[in-house]
Amino acid sequence: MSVTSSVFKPVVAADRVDYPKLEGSIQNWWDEQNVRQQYLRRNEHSEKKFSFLDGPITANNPMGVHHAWGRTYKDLYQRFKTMQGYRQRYQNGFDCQGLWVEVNVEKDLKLETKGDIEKYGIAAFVEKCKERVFTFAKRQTEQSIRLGYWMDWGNDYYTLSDENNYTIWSFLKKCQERGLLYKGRDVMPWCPRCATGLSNMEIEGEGYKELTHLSLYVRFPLVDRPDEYLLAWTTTPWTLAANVAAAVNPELTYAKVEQDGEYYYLAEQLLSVLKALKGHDKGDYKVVETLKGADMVGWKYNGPFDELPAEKDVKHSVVPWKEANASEGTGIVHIAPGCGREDFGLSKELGLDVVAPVDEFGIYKEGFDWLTGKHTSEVGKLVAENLTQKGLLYRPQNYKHRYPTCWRCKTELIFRLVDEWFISMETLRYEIMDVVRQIQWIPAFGFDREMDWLRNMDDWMISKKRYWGLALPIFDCQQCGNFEVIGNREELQERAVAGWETFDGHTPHRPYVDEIKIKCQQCGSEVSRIKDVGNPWLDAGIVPFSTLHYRTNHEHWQEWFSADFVTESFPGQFRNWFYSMLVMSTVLEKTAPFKTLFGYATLMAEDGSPMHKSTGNMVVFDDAAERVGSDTMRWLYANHVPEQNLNFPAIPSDKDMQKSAETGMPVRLSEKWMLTRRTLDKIWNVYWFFVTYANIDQFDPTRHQLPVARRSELDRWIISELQQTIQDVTTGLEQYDTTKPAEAIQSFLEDLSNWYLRRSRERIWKSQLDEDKIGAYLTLYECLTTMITLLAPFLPFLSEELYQNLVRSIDEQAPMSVHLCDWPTVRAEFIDEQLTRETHLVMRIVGLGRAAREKAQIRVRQPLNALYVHVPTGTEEEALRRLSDQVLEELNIKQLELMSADSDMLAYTVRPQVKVLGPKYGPLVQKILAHLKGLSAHEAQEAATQLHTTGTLSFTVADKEVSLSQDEVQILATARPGFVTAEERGYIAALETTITPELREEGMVRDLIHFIQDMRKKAGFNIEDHIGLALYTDINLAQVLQPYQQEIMAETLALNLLLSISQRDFPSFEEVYRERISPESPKKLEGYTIEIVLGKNVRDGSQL
RNA sequence: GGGCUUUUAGCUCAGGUGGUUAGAGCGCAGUCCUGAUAAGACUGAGGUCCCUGGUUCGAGUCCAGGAAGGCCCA
Repeated sequence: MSVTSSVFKPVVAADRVDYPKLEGSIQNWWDEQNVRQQYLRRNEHSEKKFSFLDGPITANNPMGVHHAWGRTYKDLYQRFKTMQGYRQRYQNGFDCQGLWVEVNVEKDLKLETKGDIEKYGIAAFVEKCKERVFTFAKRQTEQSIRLGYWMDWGNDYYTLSDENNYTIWSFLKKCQERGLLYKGRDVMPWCPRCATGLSNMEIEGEGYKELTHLSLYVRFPLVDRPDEYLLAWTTTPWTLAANVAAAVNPELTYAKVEQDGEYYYLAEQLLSVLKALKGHDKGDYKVVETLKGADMVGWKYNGPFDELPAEKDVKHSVVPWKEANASEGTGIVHIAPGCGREDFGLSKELGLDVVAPVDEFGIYKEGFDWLTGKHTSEVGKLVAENLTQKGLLYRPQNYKHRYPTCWRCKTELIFRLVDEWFISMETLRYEIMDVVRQIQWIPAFGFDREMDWLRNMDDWMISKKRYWGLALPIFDCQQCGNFEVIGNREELQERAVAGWETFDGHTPHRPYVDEIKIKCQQCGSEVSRIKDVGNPWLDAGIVPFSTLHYRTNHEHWQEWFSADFVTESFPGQFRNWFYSMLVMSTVLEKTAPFKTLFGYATLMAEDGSPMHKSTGNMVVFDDAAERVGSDTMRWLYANHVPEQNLNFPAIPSDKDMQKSAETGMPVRLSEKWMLTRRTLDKIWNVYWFFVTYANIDQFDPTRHQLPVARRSELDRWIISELQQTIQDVTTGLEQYDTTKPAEAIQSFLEDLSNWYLRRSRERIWKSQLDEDKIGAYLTLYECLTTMITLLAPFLPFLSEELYQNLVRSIDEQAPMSVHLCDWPTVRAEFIDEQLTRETHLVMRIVGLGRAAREKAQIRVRQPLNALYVHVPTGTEEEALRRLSDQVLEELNIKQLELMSADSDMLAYTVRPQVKVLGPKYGPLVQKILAHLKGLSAHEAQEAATQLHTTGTLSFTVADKEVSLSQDEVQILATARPGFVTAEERGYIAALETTITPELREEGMVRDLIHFIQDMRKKAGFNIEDHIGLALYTDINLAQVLQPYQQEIMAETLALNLLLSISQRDFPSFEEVYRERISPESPKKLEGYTIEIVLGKNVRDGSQL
């Protein structure tokens, strides 16, 4: 028989599926059919809505696999909500402005400094920045589509848009109105290459590098104390030229030591430094006296660079500072308020002089004599030499420490006194905290992280002295010191007294916006915009407003604000996107910009190390998609606990890909990837099984119906499990958890393929299409189609492939894509808990039976006569009596006997129920436990009998009469030694191992059938092909096989069977395959020899 | 120095409200089953639940202190 026409498209075996290729063809089909567009419109008239707000992806490079992680969540939840009928916006966002884009454009144009940029022309430079952003936005869109990310592509928001920028202006205006905005003079971390300050959001984490610097121990000669010196230590020699004070901790004990006739002061605890630095040129030292830091305060000393004009008027003295400590250095801290954060703070507190030595490029200004014109990074040694000449250097020493670098260009930062613009957090932080409390944080510790950040957050520095970014709408009057903030384009036009014509027609970016001049409202002078651009987190933080047209369409904004859901990688975002959104939303509306925040951790390389381009362990997204497949990648993400870092397994190498191309086989994945891929393969296997057999039977599910109530117990069980799975997946996703749903699906798949399908084989294998077989097909079909609907948000490609073949190919009325289907609902009436319990009981007993066979070393193909089973409860006994067939069939055993409580195969132990006994008996519990544990096997048996007959177990312990009820102590049956048994918590299976001659023959026949099946496959027959069969053997085996001929033929689809003891008998078919089984061959049939011949084109259908 | 987080089998991780026999997957060793075959089942080896102290009849679980790693902030 051959299949003339298929109901379903025939399916290749799971090991031949090329998933990435399959994904490509499905993508093409989606594109041709405009499926995504239909998906986007599906719920446009729905009452329910789900407001997702996309955190903008930086459009500066191709996206990586770490973006794919986040985008998998974004896509998955939006798809889920779509299937549930929620109206959505599906808007993707691109982050466009900021230094990171500038840095790349500079590289492309080979520009080194800000001077180069200005020579190149700001207008042209800004244009290049825009170009770069659009280029990568396009690229990222293509990549996202490859991931199966369905957004309203083309309707994206860009943070460079006028709307975005002007909405930030209105925010800043509001800040000014509330008095939150100010110009601050402070020492900031500063990148001398980028010539801009960095906000403290920018220098943490990756910014720090382990670096070695020249550190100096310097002698500060004390005034009026001849030959006495303060010993100070610094890791930044260039700052010595700006020294104004030396700080000591007033609480700390300092020592005055004598060495080579000179006296030094330093912290007592750090005297070891002197030893460590001794060297040949220094003599021994001895402590002359000790004193408190407080005693030294006020002492005058001569600064190390008093000869410089800039230091001329500075009076150096010892000042008190709580932060000075004895953890390193000398306990005496060199203070240069123009070059250090804390130093500057101290100077404000104590009214110290401030010397700011370098310009924006880190070059010494006028007034520093020989240092003027030199760069901070080149003067370390020169300073050391100069100090040596002046006799002020005690010792130089190389010092390794963590030092901040520019997070974009890796240049070492310096600290520099600058004018920058800030938003004050003094009172705002508490308002934001109130807003943070309104938000659901997943994981919950996100709340604590954000609160911690808010508690510690300094004022937000929003200005940056660069070119490409938000033009800060601040007009700072140089005449009278008044500053004004412009809130929108119209206001700008109104206030402009010059430059509007030049600006008009351009986006609000540099340089055109710089042309505008306004009139100072206070003094009437003409005022220019400050040249600074904005911190890029302003750009991202405003999107809950700008993307919803807060300024221009308030109603629309109200409809979608606040977002139901946002998700990003949390390390970092607490101080970046989450933070900036919170600040802006608190200022503008005093309310939370999103209701639920879902954060996930960091993606690492396979070995747990950070993924970096430079270390070569970077996985390129496109490679991952093409070598492993998007669905597999998505499944990896969905299965991962989000709050833990994810180690991304290595993908197949170029070599692997080449090999795959040569052999034509799908590329082999690593063991780690297979952990993930196996689920897809299992789904495919079940799918293959269904399609293959349904085609053989010409089974079209639309043409058959059978109420669930009329189906078999097995069918009803798996349908019940399916309902439970729908329930678990739905609940999990509603709580923004993918791991439990993924687990639920996997566990259902195990039940379906390992138990349901195994148990259904016989039903489907039999020839006639009766009600039982129809029930099996329908059940399997329903399980498959429901499961792929549940999987659609997780595995959009695979689920579509299966849907098209399983559903659309036979039902034109069905939605054209699985992604246009409704989310499955639970049919509570199909949940049968008793049946679930009973099926699990059967599985458990079968497991024990297999274990017993293992112990007896009797393979399952060898039939056995009896299995003796004990279960703990009467209900289970009753169930097992009903379900014994399933157990026996699985285990290949003839009969199942229940062992009663008094069976001589059983022994007993007593098991106290501590949870009940504990509260009742208190301290006595441990004694009772000891007593019961000490019972001999015989005593335990008696105790069991006593409890069975009287209902209580009484004994004396610690002079107290104890009487335990059946609730308090459980009797557990165990197997008595001497039988081949397996047991588990009161469940016991014992095997009758006698193999009678009849059983032995049956076993041999089963072996033989198995061998023939194997040969069919080797000979290349299809599953449904009929064959001719000839068996040549000796008289003994022939006699054994004689009665089983019908069975052999039926099982192997043989049309005829020649069983002969003479090779001279020829079969009436064309021989295809021949194999000899003998004691010498790898396959064995006890001691017999038999030659098996398989053939086709059977001439005579009648048997011998 | 402060906040958050982690520490359980060789590896990756589960282990509501405390209950005496701490689990899973992978890996390893062995066996079985198989016309789902890169699959599946079973068995086995493998544990000081990071350490110390406390609360309790009873602590992987609660409390305190400490150690180590990660993230964040000073």
